[in-house]
Amino acid sequence: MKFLKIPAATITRLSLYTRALEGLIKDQVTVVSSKKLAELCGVNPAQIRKDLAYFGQFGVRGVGYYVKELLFDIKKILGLHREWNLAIVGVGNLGCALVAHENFTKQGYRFVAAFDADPMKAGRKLVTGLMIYPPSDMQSVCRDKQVEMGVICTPPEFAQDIANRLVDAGVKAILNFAPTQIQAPEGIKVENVDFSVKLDNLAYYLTTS
Amino acid sequence: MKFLKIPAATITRLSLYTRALEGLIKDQVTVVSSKKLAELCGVNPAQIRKDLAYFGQFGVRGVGYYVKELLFDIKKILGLHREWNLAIVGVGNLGCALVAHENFTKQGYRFVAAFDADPMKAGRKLVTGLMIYPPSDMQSVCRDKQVEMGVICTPPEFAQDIANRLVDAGVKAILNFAPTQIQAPEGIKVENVDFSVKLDNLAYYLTTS
DNA sequence: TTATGTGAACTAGTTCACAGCA
DNA sequence: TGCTGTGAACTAGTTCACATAA
Repeated sequence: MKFLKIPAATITRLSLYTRALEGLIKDQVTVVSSKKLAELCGVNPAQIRKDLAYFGQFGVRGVGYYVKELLFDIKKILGLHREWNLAIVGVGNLGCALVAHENFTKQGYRFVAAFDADPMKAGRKLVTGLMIYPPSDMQSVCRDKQVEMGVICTPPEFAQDIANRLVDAGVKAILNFAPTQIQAPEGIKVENVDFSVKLDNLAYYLTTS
Repeated sequence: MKFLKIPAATITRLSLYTRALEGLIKDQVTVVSSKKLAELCGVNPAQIRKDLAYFGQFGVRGVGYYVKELLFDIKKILGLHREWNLAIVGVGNLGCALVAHENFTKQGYRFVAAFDADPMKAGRKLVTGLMIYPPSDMQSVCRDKQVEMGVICTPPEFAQDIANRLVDAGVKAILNFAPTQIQAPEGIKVENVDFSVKLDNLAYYLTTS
């Protein structure tokens, strides 16, 4: 079934399922039905079964899913059974907050490099001890530290240039916090974290309803 | 046409269009075709025309759209012709970064209140001068400052409780940065900004491709 | 009996293709 | 002629409903 095209939404939901499952483990729950898990995640039970069906059969009919096993399997699917090396570009307020954010490390994402165009910052270290390099060092540092994902926290006008540099440095996945659309060549995955868009959604909702 | 159910994705794209249009204004461009705008936003031209058609007719056949007018109209649709009062809950690294973030204020979003459960923080002021209150004051402060949107930046285990308090305080829209699914009653809009999910998407991409 | 796994039915969202108008 | 506005065709994604298996 792996050859089927898997909806992007399915991957996003798998990520949600891992959280719910981790919560269940904390509560000592060992078995869960798609119905129960669906409630926790706010989705349809059939949706969960469909999502999982893309990758195999993980449940026991008449019983449900073994929580620990399912969590392990989903993490494996998502590639969360290993650690990932990240680089942050732009260590302003937001960038620093992200590096310090425990949710990254807890999940196996490690910041191994930092970059900033500000000559006052480049050459210094973050509070975490992480060295800040100028963007001109991106290629060598990224290869050296084996950076696999780049996180862009620069002002929007520099985001595209930084993305290009990251791609040149061999980075294949980019998480973009700058409020702008980034163009990247085939084979490079860009995800946008765009809270101004989310706020605009809220504004629209409050305006119409 | 206003009575038609409008896809959530349409609203999100409208937000993207405003950015592109602001860029065009900066570049002194006065007229733009759906084709050109589509290129800038990375979408299909028909998509743009469809999106706009939900709200009326904004273009001139054979010509295109007048940039300034269209931007004004879209902002009006989204409710961005006015300011919005926000409260931040949880002023850790991320919360502070968000309050300081210029992109909010530039777009008409104003933080008018801050809350934190930490007794070391409550009673103090943020660097911006914003007073930090304990969560117990939420109801009175939110009504007093006319808070319309709440931004949750607490650890995930407190997010639901904070959401409940915000709702009790009359807040109808919530932007949730905590990596957990929040339940809210009918009539309350919750948007999630979930970068761990986005990272997991990248991990999946790098793992499979 | 219970809950998974899955084809079929349905729903939503996108793109096409062209009529209509400046 | 050129580009918008929009019904129709298409594509993707979700939910239903039930056969299947513990």
